[in-house]
Amino acid sequence: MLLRMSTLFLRTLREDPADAEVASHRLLVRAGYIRRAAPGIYSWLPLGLRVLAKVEAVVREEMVASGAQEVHFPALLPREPYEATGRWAEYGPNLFRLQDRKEADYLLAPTHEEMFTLLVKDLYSSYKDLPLTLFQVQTKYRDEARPRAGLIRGREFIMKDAYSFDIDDAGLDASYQAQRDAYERIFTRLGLDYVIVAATAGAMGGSRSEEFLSPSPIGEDTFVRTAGGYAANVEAVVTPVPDALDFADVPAASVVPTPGAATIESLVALLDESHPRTDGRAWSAADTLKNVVLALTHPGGEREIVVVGVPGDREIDLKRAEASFAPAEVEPATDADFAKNPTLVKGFIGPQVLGRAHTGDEDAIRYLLDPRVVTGTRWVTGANAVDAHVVDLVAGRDFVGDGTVEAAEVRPGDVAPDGSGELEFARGIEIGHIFQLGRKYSESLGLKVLDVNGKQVTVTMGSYGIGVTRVLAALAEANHDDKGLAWPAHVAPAHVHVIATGKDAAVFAEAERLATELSARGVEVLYDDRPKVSPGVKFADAELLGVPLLVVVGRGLADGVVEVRPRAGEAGQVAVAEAVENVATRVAELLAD
RNA sequence: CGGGGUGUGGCGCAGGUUGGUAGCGCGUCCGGUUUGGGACCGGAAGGUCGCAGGUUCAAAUCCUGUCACCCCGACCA
Repeated sequence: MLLRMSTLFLRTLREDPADAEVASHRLLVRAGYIRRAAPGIYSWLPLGLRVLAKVEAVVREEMVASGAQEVHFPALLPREPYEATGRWAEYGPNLFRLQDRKEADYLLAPTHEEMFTLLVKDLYSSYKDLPLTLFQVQTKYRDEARPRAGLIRGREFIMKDAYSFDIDDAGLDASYQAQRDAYERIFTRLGLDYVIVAATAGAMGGSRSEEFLSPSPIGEDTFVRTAGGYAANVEAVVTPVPDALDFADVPAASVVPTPGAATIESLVALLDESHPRTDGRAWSAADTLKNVVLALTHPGGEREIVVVGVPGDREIDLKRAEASFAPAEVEPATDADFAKNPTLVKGFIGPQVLGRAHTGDEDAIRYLLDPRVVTGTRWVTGANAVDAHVVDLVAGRDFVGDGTVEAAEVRPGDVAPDGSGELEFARGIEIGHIFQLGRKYSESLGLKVLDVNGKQVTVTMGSYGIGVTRVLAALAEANHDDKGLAWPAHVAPAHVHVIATGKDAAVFAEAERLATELSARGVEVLYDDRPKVSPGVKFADAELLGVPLLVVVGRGLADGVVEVRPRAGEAGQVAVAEAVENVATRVAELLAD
């Protein structure tokens, strides 16, 4: 392959586009790979399209190698299947909806669970047909509230989505593992660092779920990991449960006046003055039990008030709470909520009057506890009356919750649930997400097959996504410097960038020969044959475009040498006669990694 | 949806308070000189100043409304 810059449809930008912040967005636009067409929607130019095709090719090859078969669904879909699974309503404003001339409802698919499920239902009806894994590479549409960072979060993007169909849990486990293995091979081949983290299933439903994150400071996902190998999305971090404590010596709970102490800080300060601890140490926020009122909105629209008890030194992490209460949406309770629930004395809420288990009242407000609040722990907490708190309130003696909930913030230094050490925080770009859907879609869409006994069984499914365009952006994030892009050889738009400098006809003739011969040997060549373009411009463009190997034909030609220079590395001189062989070998080495 | 910001040739920006011929850099086109790190000289094309209304002899500039886009947050397989 030989691309000539003199005719290539390309215009590089000398300055950063004003609307681009992150490196991948800035550089992909500046280098003429993509152009913005609408907010969160991009057009692909020749060089960008070549990179995209290479990323897709790696994904396809490994999917096929894993045993998956490629299909292709429309991006434009009718409403009915999404009605059947409830997602026409559930997906909300993120779904692009439209109507045809007969005013029938359509949507631009954000994902294709329904279509895959229905297709298999159409054609298969026996356990003998399973297991089966299908995939597609398709454009997806989500009307994101705020598209950002170029390709990282677009409203139109390309996704590889795959679905596995199995007769039982063991089969699902095997299919899941096969896809997980394929993902590892894909990201390894692409030369993209990744971390596999435990994840929450979120709106998709299902049980086991893991995300593949490309570590990057501009990533939207926060994850934690330990030196011992634990890794999880913060939303999915499980709090280790401490052992229960003996409370035989703890005095009975007593109410103390705490005028004006409606916040944890003021409470701690006041107690040190009016009610100092007997063990000599000062009160701390961690001694208090903070009861936070949350409003859940269930999928049916029903609003429920719940109270979550967490150690007073921790905030509620709404994202973690949302993950725990999924599919309900979570928000802090409003003043109106408090007005409707006079039991809740804002600033002085205590567990004595809360919870169905504790009060025996089936209509009571649910009270859920942080996992750290185990039997025997003693707390300072609200006395359910203005300006009063209660001390020595013991969990399991004086109150019980209606269960535990992961809603408290996770902090650096917290201990991992598997005992592998303290948690460190990092950010990452979500490039892949795999999960065991189970029977959510097969049930609602009636995907059943006959088992060996001739009985109907509901198929169990897995779902496996890779954000192809986002992977490309993550690659750009991970492979650039202040001068431009620096692609790994496997995805670069070309293997070699040949530039001719100067005006000497002999230089152009030699560069032309090199480009042609390399191309004939299967090397992908981008050849800067533009006449009357100064060397500085050509070098700058080469660095911006990011082809891994640069071959410069210029002043060295008089001495019988050309310069071979890796995008990031030292230049070396190579004799003209050996240049083709030398470069072809180096390209082969780069591709062999 | 909340907060902040910006809309002026293809791109990046100035001008605006103090209303009076629409400007700069880059890019593009023509001619010439250059050619190893974003060259130079001369000439040229290209703009409803986001949109609508208002004030005025006169509006990019002042007033009112509106739309779009960007950033932070909320939201988000």
